[in-house]
Amino acid sequence: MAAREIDPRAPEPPYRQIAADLIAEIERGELAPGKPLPSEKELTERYGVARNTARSALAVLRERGLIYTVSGRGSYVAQSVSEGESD
Amino acid sequence: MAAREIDPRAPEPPYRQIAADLIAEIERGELAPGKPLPSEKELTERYGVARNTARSALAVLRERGLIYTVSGRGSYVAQSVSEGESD
DNA sequence: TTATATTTGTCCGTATGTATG
DNA sequence: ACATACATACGGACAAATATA
Repeated sequence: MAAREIDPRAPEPPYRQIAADLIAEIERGELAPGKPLPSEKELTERYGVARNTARSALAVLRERGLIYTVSGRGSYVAQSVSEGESD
Repeated sequence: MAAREIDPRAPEPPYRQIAADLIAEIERGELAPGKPLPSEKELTERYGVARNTARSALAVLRERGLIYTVSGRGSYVAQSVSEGESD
């Protein structure tokens, strides 16, 4: 289990760091529209955080319309919204 | 079956109380090596907890090598390899 | 083979309590 | 008080594996 670079002491809270990381993956096309994101459980393992923290990160993407979540199924990359969703 | 004594407000969380109870059963020989443990459904009824809580208890035993689980079948007492540590 | 029931596996939604800065 | 994070718990839903009819 290779944990990603998350610094709990950085000014940016972990859930935002994770969100930024996932957004970068989407923008690089590593996560294409319609494709599933890692499950909450996988995110907790990948980043070494609690489930609530992983969920908070997903909430950021959801609020930006970058992903949608299906109960019991997972989260998926939204069908190409508009380009230029920089921070 | 009669529900076991689980106190949701004790310092020890329910899943650990259940794990301790099952471990005691194994150590008393009431659950012999190779014998099936109660199903998750039965554990929820016996202890009055949610399925996830019963699963968390089983996970404790699995991590200690006391049991093994077969998908679609159930969990079984491991063939005594080494004695588990006391808590 | 097909169908059904049981059991475990994997998800997400939500809530509470504790702790820290 | 508030935001953040972790641990724990309950619930619902569906998939996958297994066993049996």
